[in-house]
Amino acid sequence: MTKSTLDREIEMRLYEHDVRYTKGRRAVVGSLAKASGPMSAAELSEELGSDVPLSSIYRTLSVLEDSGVVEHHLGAKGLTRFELAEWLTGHHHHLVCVECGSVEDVDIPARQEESVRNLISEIAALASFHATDHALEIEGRCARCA
Amino acid sequence: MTKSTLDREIEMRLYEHDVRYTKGRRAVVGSLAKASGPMSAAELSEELGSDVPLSSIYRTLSVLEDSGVVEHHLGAKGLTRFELAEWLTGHHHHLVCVECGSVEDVDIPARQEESVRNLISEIAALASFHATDHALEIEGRCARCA
DNA sequence: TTGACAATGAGAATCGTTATCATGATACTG
DNA sequence: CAGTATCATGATAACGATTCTCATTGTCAA
Repeated sequence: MTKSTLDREIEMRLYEHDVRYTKGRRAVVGSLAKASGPMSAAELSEELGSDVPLSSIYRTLSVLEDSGVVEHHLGAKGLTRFELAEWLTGHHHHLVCVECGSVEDVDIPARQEESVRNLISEIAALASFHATDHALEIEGRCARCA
Repeated sequence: MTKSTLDREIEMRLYEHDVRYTKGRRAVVGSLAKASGPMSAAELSEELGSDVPLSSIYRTLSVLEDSGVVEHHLGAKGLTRFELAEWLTGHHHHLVCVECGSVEDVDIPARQEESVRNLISEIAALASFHATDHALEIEGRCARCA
């Protein structure tokens, strides 16, 4: 099985940060790459089974985040959900289901993203706030729970 | 000291929900009303001191939320932050400081809010998602931490 | 191989939050 | 206005997600 570009980019990034790309870390990255939205540590643990103990999952996620490979978001019920960083997957937003708590990535058209960006710089300027990023969470019911 | 409109609206709402508007609950509402952004239970506890024990703060917040008087958001470090519901304070968004973790409310011009709303209904339609609400969090550095 | 150091796994510790339960306050009822 | 049902409180225990600790294992470089 030939290594994906994604994998090679991550290898590179970790190498720069003097961090090894071990089996456990690859497993976690693999699960995150397959997912269609951010995953909690518990979800990762369920998927990885006994291959990677929970404590290692947490440590791995923290290491990967320090190296900029993953990012985290805070979801319902105090759960932290992780996903590959945007420089790997592209900028996107989230559809958060208030019913089942699932979170799905959603891309938004460049034109619209542009207008959000403009909006934000206007607001930030008004509040003398130095904006570096933004997150648009759309809450509602997903197709399943509709 | 004459009762504010806000207080009277809350009284009303709690009455409808068969919930008493006790001293402790008034204290919590008072702190939230003064704040310029959502507060965590710990922050409330610090402000209220020994007047309202932490466990009561949590219970109060939960009761107030059930009655629709407060809403909560999830912030950095797994902290839940509470603020008065939007029907009391108006719709607004948040400026989240990645440095100090503070969160400030920010209003956005009606025209812009309109465009965000439009954007969201477009996206939601595409994903067969039934959107009911949205949250735009602007991350960056606040004036203090700039 | 050996030494140095990164990474791991298992469990204990921590921290925010929630539940429990005995006690105190409030509001109906007669 | 005494009795009683119910709600609210405060102290503390319990809980669950996350982080820390530390002894052990794996990896790389000389």
